[in-house]
Amino acid sequence: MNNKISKSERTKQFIVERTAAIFNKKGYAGTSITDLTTITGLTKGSIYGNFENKDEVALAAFDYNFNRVMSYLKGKILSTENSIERLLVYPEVYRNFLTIHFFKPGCPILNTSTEADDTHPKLRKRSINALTFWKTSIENQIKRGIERGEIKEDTNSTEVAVILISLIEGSIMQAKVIGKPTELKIAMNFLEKIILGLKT
Amino acid sequence: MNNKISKSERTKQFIVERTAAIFNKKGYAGTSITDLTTITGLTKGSIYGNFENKDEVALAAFDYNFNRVMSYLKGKILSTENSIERLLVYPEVYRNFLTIHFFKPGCPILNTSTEADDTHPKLRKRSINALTFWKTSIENQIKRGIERGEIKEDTNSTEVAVILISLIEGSIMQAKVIGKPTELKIAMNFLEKIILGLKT
DNA sequence: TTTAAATTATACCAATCGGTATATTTATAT
DNA sequence: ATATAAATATACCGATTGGTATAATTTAAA
Repeated sequence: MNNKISKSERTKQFIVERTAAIFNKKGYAGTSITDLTTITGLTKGSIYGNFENKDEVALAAFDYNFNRVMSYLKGKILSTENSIERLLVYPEVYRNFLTIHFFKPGCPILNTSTEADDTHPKLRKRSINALTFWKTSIENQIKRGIERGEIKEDTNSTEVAVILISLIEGSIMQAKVIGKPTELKIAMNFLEKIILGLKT
Repeated sequence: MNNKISKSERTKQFIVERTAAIFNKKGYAGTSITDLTTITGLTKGSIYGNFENKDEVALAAFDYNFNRVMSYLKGKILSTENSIERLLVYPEVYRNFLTIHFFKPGCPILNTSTEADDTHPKLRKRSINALTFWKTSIENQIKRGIERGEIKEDTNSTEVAVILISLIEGSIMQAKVIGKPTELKIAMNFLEKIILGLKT
């Protein structure tokens, strides 16, 4: 059968789903192959039969983690009426980001970027791509808002995107390490005000 | 002689100074004892003769790194006239933060926090203390500015501190991984505007 | 200058690291 | 049902991990 996905493809997917969380939590250097076999219940043979090496698993895990954030956001964004509401999804979602079970270990872009920027070129590349994708999609949301007349014409989309991402990632770092959501809430309240200030 | 520091204390200091950078660059898990012997030119015996274990070196290295950021900022802050100028030191310094040779591997609080929050309780504790110290000192700067009549009375010092830190750390993460200062400059320009808006 | 103490170097430890060759099991097409 | 291929388990590899016991050396006090 050609329409059915092969066993190996299913196992590959299974390995990624199971290991994604531990890579986000412990980082690349901090996660061992034994961690992967433990959490999947599989053996080394099975892991290495489906992935070339640790790198490949880590890269797939990062893609999975990033994808999961993006589709979570996308789901919330699709149910909105106008550009301002769409942008407001960010502070709304990230205000409680660390209470979402899957994201308790934090933002995968933040975690991977800070570890990989000086140590792991391949993971770094993925982080850059993820960041660029996210930033561009925010910029496009703003540009569309301007076209629709919902956002002020003189709004600098790049500037807003950078500030939005900075406030989110910077406050996640604080809330995460301290273990309380206070800083995240303060920053998201502020971001909300900024976004409302873009309204025509 | 009692007023002279012992050889071991000098060596301890030497080890910390030499290894601080590599810990900030590669992280705790990514740095090996061999890395430490290589960069110091000393042997394991010397390292373990002066420190109980890898943990102790890492903790001392973090303290050193954080201290270095703080004294760099302090030096710039002391040469200012009023509260607004003092706050403006932050965007001014961080705009070019990644060009300062010692901080090329990034902000030690950001790097250590994101790695240690879920993996290393002792380093996590240090990160929390560092972050709290920094935040409190910003809050105090603002409170003093209000007392002096240089900053608007209704300014929420905690809110400003959290936003300042978020913008700095969030944009460092972006600039660092991408390898260009663009995002850092955008965020620091914005932070500058926020601070100027606090003026009475 | 001798001696005791502090410091550093050498050589080693078991455990774990990422990775692989091969044997065994499981799935699939005929 | 059987042959073949795909997937997984087992057992191993050399290298490296953090750490230690002890020997050699350096430092500082008497």
